[in-house]
Amino acid sequence: MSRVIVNNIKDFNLDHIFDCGQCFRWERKPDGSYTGIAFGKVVNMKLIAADEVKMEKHFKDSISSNASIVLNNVHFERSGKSLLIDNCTSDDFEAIWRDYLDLDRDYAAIKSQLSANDPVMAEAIIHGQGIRILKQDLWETIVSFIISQNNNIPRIKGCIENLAKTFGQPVGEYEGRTYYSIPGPEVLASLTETDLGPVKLGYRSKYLIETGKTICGHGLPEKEEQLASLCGVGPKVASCIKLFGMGQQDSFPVDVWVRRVMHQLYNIPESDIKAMSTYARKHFGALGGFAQQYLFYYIRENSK
DNA sequence: TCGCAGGTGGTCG
DNA sequence: CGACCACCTGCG
Repeated sequence: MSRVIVNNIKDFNLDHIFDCGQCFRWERKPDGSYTGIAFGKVVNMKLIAADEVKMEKHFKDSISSNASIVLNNVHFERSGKSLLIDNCTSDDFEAIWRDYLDLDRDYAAIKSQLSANDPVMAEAIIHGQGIRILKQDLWETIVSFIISQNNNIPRIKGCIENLAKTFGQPVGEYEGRTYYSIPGPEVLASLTETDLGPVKLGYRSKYLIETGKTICGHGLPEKEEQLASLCGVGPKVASCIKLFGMGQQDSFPVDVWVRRVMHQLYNIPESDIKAMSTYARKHFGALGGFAQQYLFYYIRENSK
């Protein structure tokens, strides 16, 4: 089983990344690592201090063997950490995970820009300093966020796993568990609401079937209008799809949590979604999506 | 029992 | 247009 070690990792925290509401298929392990699936690959990720890599003998051994690869062979820095990706080849890392984890983006610069002249945002950023916006598969993002509407996170996760297990394909195993892909649009288009009953999507079943059919006919959405025309995709879900699945990092999804936090921190009336979008466009601009994630994580953290 | 959870589509005025 | 309101499901 191969493994990749990526050195000099900064502005990166697995809890922040996987618990800021952008993805639903990663599970936290007791050791603080996360196992999950994306783009048809199952991996486990663990972040460790750089000097731990040096000190742990078995890592030394595995690094010197062919089973493991050290990338970005930068000198170990005290400031940076190392990311261990287990069940991953160097080819997979370059083809999938580097981009997925947004590793080539300078988050320090984003944070300092957002913090300037905004002490409230600076405070929020301290709490979610290791957030990264994952670049997820578009189709999966569409399915996930249609399911997410008027729903809670544990149940969203359950629905997605049910859907994958019932109608997806087995794509890999890790520690004895089989992982399944999200069924494609052609699969959903072929199903009836009765077929989807066991998945427990409720009234969202119809949305997924309709969206599957639309995408089979017109292909994946490339523009705002195509996205908005999908069944079950309103303004909020569309913003999430743009941000997490289409690389539009200026997108600023306003959900109940963002409404709460924008009211608390910027004193905007809690019902005025339009005012919040306008505020975000004006003050966060191209960094709207990052700002949204820091605010979201902050308010969620505060209300626990 | 009932409200709520990362909203949306449909139906009014 | 903008303001309601029903809606699957599971949990406290």
